[in-house]
Amino acid sequence: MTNKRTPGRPKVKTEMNITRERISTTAAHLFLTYGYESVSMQQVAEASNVTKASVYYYFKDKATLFTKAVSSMFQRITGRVEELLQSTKGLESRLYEVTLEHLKRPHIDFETLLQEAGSSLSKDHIREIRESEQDIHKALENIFKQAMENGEIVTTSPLLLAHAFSTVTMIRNKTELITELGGYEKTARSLVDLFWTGIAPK
Amino acid sequence: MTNKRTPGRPKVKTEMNITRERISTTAAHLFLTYGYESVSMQQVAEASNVTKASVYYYFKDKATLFTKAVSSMFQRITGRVEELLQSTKGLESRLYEVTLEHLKRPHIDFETLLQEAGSSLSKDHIREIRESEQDIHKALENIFKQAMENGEIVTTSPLLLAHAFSTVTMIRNKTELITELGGYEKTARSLVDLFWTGIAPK
Amino acid sequence: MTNKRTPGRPKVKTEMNITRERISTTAAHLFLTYGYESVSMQQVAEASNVTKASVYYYFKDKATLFTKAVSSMFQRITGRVEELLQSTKGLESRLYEVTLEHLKRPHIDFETLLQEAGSSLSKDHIREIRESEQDIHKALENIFKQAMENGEIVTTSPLLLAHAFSTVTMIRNKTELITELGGYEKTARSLVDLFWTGIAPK
Amino acid sequence: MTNKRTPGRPKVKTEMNITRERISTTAAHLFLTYGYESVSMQQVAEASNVTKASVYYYFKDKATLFTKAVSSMFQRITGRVEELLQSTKGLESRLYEVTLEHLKRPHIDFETLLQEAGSSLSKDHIREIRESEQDIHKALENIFKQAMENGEIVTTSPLLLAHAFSTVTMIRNKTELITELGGYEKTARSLVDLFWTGIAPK
DNA sequence: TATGAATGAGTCTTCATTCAT
DNA sequence: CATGAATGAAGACTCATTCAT
Repeated sequence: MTNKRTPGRPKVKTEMNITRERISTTAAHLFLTYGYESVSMQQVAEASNVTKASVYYYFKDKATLFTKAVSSMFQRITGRVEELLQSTKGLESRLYEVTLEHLKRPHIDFETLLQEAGSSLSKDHIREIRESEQDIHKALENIFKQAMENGEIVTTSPLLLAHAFSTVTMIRNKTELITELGGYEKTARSLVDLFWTGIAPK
Repeated sequence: MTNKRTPGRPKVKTEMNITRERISTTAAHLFLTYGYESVSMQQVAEASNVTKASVYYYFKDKATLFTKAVSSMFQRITGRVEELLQSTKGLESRLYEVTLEHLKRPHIDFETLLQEAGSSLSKDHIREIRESEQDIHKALENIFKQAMENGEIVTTSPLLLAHAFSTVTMIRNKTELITELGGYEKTARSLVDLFWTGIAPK
Repeated sequence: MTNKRTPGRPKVKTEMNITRERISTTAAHLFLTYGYESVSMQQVAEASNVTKASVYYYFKDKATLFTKAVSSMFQRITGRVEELLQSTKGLESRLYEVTLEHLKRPHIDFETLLQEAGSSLSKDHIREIRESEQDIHKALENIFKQAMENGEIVTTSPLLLAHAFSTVTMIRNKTELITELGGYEKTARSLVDLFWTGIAPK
Repeated sequence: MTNKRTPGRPKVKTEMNITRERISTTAAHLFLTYGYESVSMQQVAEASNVTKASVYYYFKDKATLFTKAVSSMFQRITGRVEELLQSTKGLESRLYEVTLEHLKRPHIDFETLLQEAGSSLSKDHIREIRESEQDIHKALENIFKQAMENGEIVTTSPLLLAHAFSTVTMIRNKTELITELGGYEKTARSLVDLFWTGIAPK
C-alpha cells in the first residue's frame, strides 16, 4: 500500500466547496422530506444561507441539483449500510442494525420521489440516480447471496430479498405503528423477526 | 292546482353525478400516478373532458379535490379488498389475490404522497384521508386477527402484519424486479411466499 | 283630489316583485358598503337568498344591477331628505336633521364609487345614476335658494352650498372624530354649526 | 491583497431604487384614481414599464404594494402641505393654496378607498396607512390650534376643523361644479370663503 | 465567487355570464 | 319563476431561469 497523497500543498477546497456541499446536503434533505415539486430553489437557497443565484452558480438547474444532491446522499447512505453489513455478527442482527438506522432517518419513498420528479428529469439524470440507488441494493443482494451460500438463509432470489427488505423498512412515518409496538428498537426487532420467520405457524 | 313541482332545473341524478364522478376518478388516478404538486388543475380538467372552471364548480379547491378523490378511491379499493378477503379459500391464497391486484394497479406510496401534499392540506383534509386509508388496514387487521385465532398463522401484532403486508405489496414500479421474476403472477407468488415463510432456513 | 286607484283586482305583484326588490335593496346595501368590484354576483345572490341565476333573471348584468339598485336607493334617500327639508323649522335645524341621518347611514363616497365602477358602466348607466343623484342636490339647492331669498342665509352659489354641504356630511367612518366629539348628535351639531358660522372670529 | 470588495453585484442606489420608486408612484396614482380592486397588477406593471413579475420582485403582494404606494404618496403630500402651511401669510390665504393644490390633484375619497380595499388588507397594513394619513391631519390640526391661540380664528375642536377642511376640499371630480364656478382658482376661493365665514347672514 | 435585478411561463382561483330545463 | 351546470376570460401569485456586475 503506497502513499497516494499528492505532493505539495493541497488546493484550498475547504472554503469553496464547502458552500457547494452545504447546498447539496441541504437540498437532499429538503427533497427527501417534501418531494421534488414542493421544494423551490428559493427554499433551498434560504435553507443554505445563500442566494438563489448562488445555487445556480453551482448547479445548472433544478433537475441537476436534485440529481447530484440525491445521488450524493445515496452514496453516503450506501457507505453507512455497507459498514453495518460488514460486521461479523449473524445476518439477523446485522439486518436489525440496518433496519433500526433506516427507521430513524426521516424520508419518503424513493420510487415515489422519482416518479414525481420524473417528468422533469432527463434520461441521464434518472440513470445517474438509479445507479446510486442500486448500490444499496447490490450491497444487500451480495450479503443475501453470501448468506445463502453459507446456508444461513433459505435459497431464493437475492434481488427479491433486497427489494422486499428495503421496502419493509420503509414503514416509517407510521408513528401510530411505532408507538403501538413500543418504540424504534422494538419495531425494528419485530420487522426483522417477521422478515426472518414469516407468518406461517411453526 | 296541486302542481307542487319544485321550481328551477331539477338536479340530474345520473348525468350530473357522472361528471363529478368522472372528475374525481380521473383526478385520483393522476394524483396517485404523479403526486400532488405535479398534477395541475388544468391537467385534471383536460383528462376529464371539462374545463378548469367546471372542476372548480364541483370542488372548492385543489386540496379538496385531492381529498375527495383520494378518499373515494380508497373506499373503492377497500371494498374490493374486503371482497377478496371474504373468500373461503385459505389465507395464503387470499393474500395472493390481493397482492396480485395491488401489483397491477399503478400507484405511488401513499405516505409519501401525503407528505408531499401535506403543506397544502388542512388538518381536516388529512384526517379525512387518513380515515379512508385506515379502513384497508382495519380489513387486513381483522383478517389476520381471525387467522391467528384459527391457528392459521403465528400469533403476533395484527397491526404490524397489516402494515408490513401492505408495504411489501408496494413493490411496484420496480419493473426490473418484476421482469426478472417473470411477471406479475410469479412476483405476487414469491412475495406472499416470503411473507409466509420468511427467510430462515428450514 | 280624485281617487286614482285603478279599477278591478290589482295584479299580484307582491310575491313576484318582492324578490326583485329584495335583490335590489340587498345589492345597493352591499355596493354602498364595499364598492363595485369587491361585491360579486354570488355574494348578492347569497345575501338575497336566491341563486346567482335568479339575479340574472331579474337584472341583465352586473352593471345594470348596480345602476338600478343604486338609483332606487337614491330615490328612497331623496324622498327622506325632502321630507326632512319640508319641515317648517328654521333652516339650521332642518340641516341638522339631515346631517344626523346621513352620519348614521353607513356608506361610502358616491363619486368614488362611480369612479371605481366607471369602466364597467355604459354612458347610459352613468347618466341614469347621475340623474338620481342630482335629485338630492336639487332638493338641497332649492332649499338654499329659497333661504337666500328669505334672507335666511348669505347670498352665494346654491350649487356650491349643496355640494359643500353634502360633502361635509360625508365625514362618516371617521369613528375617531365622532368618538372624540361625543357621539352622532354632537358631531352633527358641530358640523352644522361650522357650516353655519364658519371659522372667522366673531 | 487588501481588496475587500463585497462579493456579488453591488446594490444599485440610483438606478435600482428608481425602478422601485417608479412602480410605487405609478401604483399610487392608479389606486387613487380607480380604486383598489379595479387596478390589476398587470396594469400597474404596464404603466410602470416593467413586467408583472418585477412588481412582485419589489412588493410581496398587492396589499403590500397598495400600502407602501399609498403611504409614500401620503408622505409626499404631507410634506407639500406642511410647506404650504409654513408660509407667513395669513391663515386664509394659506388654506387657499392648499385647497387649490388639492383640487387639482386627481383622486378619490380616501376613506372609501380604504373601505373598499379593507377586506384585502391586514391590520398591519391598515395601521401603516392610517399613520401616514394622520400626518396630514396633524399638520392641519396644529395650524388650526396655533391660529386659535393667536385669535386668528374662533375657538373650537381643531380635530373637527382638520377633518372638515380636508373633506370639503374633496369636492373634486365634480367637474360640473368647477365649471359653473369658473375654474379651479375661483372654486378654491369660494370654498375657503365658505369655510371661513359660513353661511349665516352678516 | 456571488449576487441583485428582471422576466416568461405557468398555477390556482374567481367571476360574470349563458343555457337548457 | 327559478335553477343547476358549465364556461371563457382574467386576476393574483410563484417559480425556474438568465444576466450583468
